[in-house]
Amino acid sequence: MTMLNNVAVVVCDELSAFELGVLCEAFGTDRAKDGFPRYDFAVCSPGGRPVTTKHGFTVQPSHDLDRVEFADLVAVPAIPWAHVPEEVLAQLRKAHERGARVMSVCSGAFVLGQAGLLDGRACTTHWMYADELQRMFPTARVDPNVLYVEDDGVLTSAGTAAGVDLCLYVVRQEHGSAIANKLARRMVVPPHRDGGQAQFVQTPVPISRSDSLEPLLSWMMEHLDEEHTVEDLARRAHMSPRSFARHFRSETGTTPHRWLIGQRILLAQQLLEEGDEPIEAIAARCGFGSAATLRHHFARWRGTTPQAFRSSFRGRRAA
DNA sequence: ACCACTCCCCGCCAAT
DNA sequence: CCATTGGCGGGGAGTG
Repeated sequence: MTMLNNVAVVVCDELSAFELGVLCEAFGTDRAKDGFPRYDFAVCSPGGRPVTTKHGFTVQPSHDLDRVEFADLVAVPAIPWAHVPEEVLAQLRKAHERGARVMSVCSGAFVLGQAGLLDGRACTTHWMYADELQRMFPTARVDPNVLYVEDDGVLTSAGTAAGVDLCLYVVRQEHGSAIANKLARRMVVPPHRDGGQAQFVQTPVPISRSDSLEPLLSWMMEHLDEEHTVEDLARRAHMSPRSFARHFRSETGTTPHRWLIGQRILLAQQLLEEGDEPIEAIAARCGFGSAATLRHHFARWRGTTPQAFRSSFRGRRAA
């Protein structure tokens, strides 16, 4: 995998500004003086012509579609898919064929579908459109229950805000947890949302409410190395275990134990990237009872072993 | 790769 | 009547 440094966003008429904005914020803002990577970033349209938005103003892109050929990452925000020009679809196909990654936000998945990039692949979109996406592209494996998913260089994400999560996922892969967490902090979004998490959450971007579980979640993050039972956690939240489980799911989209494991894996990943501690020690610091348990979950959640992850991350940095 | 043991999770239902 | 709570049981996942 080559280091990400060139990003192209493809836009057409009736564009949604927020989805474009998410991509601009993540990849098109120069934060180099604060230690962030800088990308060669371009918004492209057919012929470089202005495109309309759904909000009554127009956008003047900086480039035409030829620019897409230089990108390592090609992103498609939400645009109506009915009349996307064939030349756009062709560029997306070419990009994927030469090994660039192709991502979409929200209904942008339909554009990838029309380009044939979803055939046989796991993908997602906003839950409102999931059925329609599945009908239009029968061989796609649409999962309406995740925030984002990557399959063979094709990345799709659910409604608007999940696009932020997908961008952070890409940054985490490319530059590591430290940068990704810092970017999340800068954008004031939670760094801790895994792709497999449910779309149906009460507060996608958790607002601090007095009865929110957020203080408990923060506390758990600070104490990942300790053991936690749901009975324990429920007591801490002043609830019965049953009610706690229900509130936990409605706020986070997952269950207490799965959330814990997800956070532990995230921490383990960061420690593997940054230090040279033995796996055994990392397992202990993350709250896994043994290195074997860490390996077990790492395989399930990341698809590799901790060792392999560490060396591939090192290799990518050196390159 | 397996096994035994524990704990989690979720549908169900009655109580509030 | 509806919404929320919380206890129960069993299938299943995590753990060592």
